[in-house]
Amino acid sequence: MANVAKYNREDVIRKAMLLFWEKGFNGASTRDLQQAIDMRPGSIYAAFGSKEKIYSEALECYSKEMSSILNRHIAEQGSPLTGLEAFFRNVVIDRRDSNPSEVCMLVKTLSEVNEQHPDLLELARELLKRAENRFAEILQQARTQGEILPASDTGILAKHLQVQMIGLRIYMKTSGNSQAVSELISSVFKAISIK
Amino acid sequence: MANVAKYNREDVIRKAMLLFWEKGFNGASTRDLQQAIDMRPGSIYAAFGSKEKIYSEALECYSKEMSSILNRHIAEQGSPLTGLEAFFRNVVIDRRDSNPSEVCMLVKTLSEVNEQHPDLLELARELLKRAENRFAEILQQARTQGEILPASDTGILAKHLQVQMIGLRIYMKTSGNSQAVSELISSVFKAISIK
DNA sequence: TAGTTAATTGAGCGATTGTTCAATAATTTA
DNA sequence: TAAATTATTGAACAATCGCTCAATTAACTA
Repeated sequence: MANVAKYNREDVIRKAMLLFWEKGFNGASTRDLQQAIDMRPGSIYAAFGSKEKIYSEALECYSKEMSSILNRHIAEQGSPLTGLEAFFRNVVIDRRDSNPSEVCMLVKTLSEVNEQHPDLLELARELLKRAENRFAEILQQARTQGEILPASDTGILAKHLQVQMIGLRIYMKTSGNSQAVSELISSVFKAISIK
Repeated sequence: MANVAKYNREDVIRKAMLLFWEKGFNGASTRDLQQAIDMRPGSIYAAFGSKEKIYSEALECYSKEMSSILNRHIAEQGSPLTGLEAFFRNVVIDRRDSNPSEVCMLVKTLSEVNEQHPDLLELARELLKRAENRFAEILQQARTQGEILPASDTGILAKHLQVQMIGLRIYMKTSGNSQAVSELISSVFKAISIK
C-alpha cells in the first residue's frame, strides 16, 4: 500500500494554489486545473475528491507560504517590529508583480465564495484569524524588547495591522502608487513604535 | 421614437446591482439576472448589449448610492469629520446584514475580474479613485473648520481612510466582531482629529 | 514470471454558460 | 384603421462546466 503516485502532492497543490490565487475559485475551471497540474480528471478526483477540496488545500498552502515569508523577514531583520514592516513592504509592494494576484488569496476567497461552499468560507476565516494571532505574538515580542510602548494592547494592534495589510494590498492594486503606499506603511509603523 | 420600454431602466439596473454585488460577476448567471430583473434574454441584450455592460452600469449605480449615503451622513451630522465617521460606522457595521455583501462591490470587482474584462477593472479603479477624491474634499472642509490640524496632508489622509474603509469591511466579514471594529473606527478618527 | 492490486487515462455525461434570432406583440405613424 | 416600426419573447445554439467510470497501464506480491 505504498505511495506509488507519479505526482508529487506538494508540488501539485502549490501549482493549484498559484492558479486559484490568480483566477479565483469560479474563474479557474477544472480544465485550467488539469493543465496547471498536468493531471487527468480521473486522477485528480481520485486524489482530491472535488474542486472545493483542492481549493481548500491550496488555501492552506498559501497560508503556509505567507507565514514562512513573514518568519524569514523577522529572522533577517533580527527584530520583530522591523521584520514585520519589512514583511509588509515585501508583500504589498515588492512581490506585487511576481505574485499571481496583488490581492490576498484569503480575501479573494472571502469576497468571491458564498454559502454554497461554507467550508471554504470557514477555512479562509480561520486562516486569517491565525495570521492575526501571529501578528499579536510578534507584537508581544516587540513589547518585551521595548520596541513598542509597554501599555500597548497587542490584541488591538494586531487587528489594526490586519486591517492595514488587507486594505493596503487592495489599495496598491487600485492606485498602482507604490510611492504613496510605501509612505502609508511607514506611517503605520511609526504610529505604533516608540518615538 | 419615444421611450416605450415597459421596464424602468433605473429600477432594473439597481436590481442587477444588488444581484451582482451579492454573487459577483462570474457567480451571477444570466439566468439569475433574468429572474432578478424580470426580463427575457432578448430584451436584456437589446437594452444592454452584454453581461459586462450591465455589470458596468451596476457598478456606477453602486457608487452613486454609496456616495449619496455619505452625503446624507455629513448633512445629518452637520460636520465633515463626524459625518465621515458616522458613514464609516454605518457602512461597516450597521448595514452589514441588510447589504447583499459585507464587502465593497468595487473591491469585489477588483478582486474577481481579470484582464478578460479590462473595462470593468478600469471602471472599478476609477470609481475608487473618485471616492478617495471625495474623502480628500471632505477632509479639506474639516481642516477649514478646524476639525483637523492645519498642517494635515488631506491627500495622504484620504488614502489612509480609503485603506481603512476597505480593510475594515473585510475584517468585519472575517471576524464578525462589531465591538472591536467599532473601537478600530474610533481610533482611526481620534488619530486624525484635533485632540 | 504470473497474478493481483493500485494508479492513470480520456471519452463523454448531464447540466449550465452567455448569447442569438425568428416569431410575436405592442406601439407609433400615416 | 392600416401599415410601419419598435419591443419583447423564449426556444435553442455552441461552448464550457464539474465530474464519472470503463478501460488501460503500471507497480507490487507471491
